[in-house]
Amino acid sequence: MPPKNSNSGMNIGDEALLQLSVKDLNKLLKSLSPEDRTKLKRRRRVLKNRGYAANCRTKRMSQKEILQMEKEKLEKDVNKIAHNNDMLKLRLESIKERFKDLQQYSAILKKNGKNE
Amino acid sequence: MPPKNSNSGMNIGDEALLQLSVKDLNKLLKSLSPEDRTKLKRRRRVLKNRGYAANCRTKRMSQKEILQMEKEKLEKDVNKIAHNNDMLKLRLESIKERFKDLQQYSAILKKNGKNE
DNA sequence: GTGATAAGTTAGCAA
DNA sequence: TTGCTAACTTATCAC
Repeated sequence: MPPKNSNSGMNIGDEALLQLSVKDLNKLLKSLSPEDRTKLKRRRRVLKNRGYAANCRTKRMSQKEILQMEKEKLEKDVNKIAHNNDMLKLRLESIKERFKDLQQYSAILKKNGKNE
Repeated sequence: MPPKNSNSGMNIGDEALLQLSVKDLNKLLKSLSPEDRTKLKRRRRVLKNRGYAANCRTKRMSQKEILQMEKEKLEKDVNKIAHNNDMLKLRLESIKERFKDLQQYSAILKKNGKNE
């Protein structure tokens, strides 16, 4: 079993590799063989991509939730306004009724007034 | 370049492999070495999964579109009902006004009636 | 070269 | 076993 590689910077953990600043990364890369350099950069890119993908999923889910919430709010609004509408209709009918009665009443008053 | 494998059924196209009935698939599998058998089954599973994944994405997109359309419809409804509401309010105010006038008018009639 | 996203692969759940 | 979906990988695009 031959020594696989120099292992100077290849045994770094995912988390650490991910958090590494560009500056520190370059420092690390310089100490590696060209092959390991490529390998390490590739690994970092994959890790980054994993994060992006997770981010993308989260975003998709929250957007969907927002849509659902907006929809629910609108449904509530519709109900509220429709109810308001019904109330107005009732009041309108009621006052129409009273108006009609008052019309009849004043017609009688007017007629009586002529008999004087 | 040695002959890679018996190639009796391994050179089947993706589409064909995917469409194969279970019966025909089994028939085909029987003519293969255990190794190729496993390989072919695996390939079919992967192809199937590819389809499932596409299906899943399509479904997700259409669900989102449905949500958006429902939301738009609700927005239109809210506008329509709110407008209706405004109309009712105007009519209510108008009739209230007329009612008040009629009240005053009949009050005068009544008063005049007493002077007879 | 970094972040986002569509498409493909893998793992694992459920019927 | 089949279909679905979350997570991961890869390819590709925009900045």
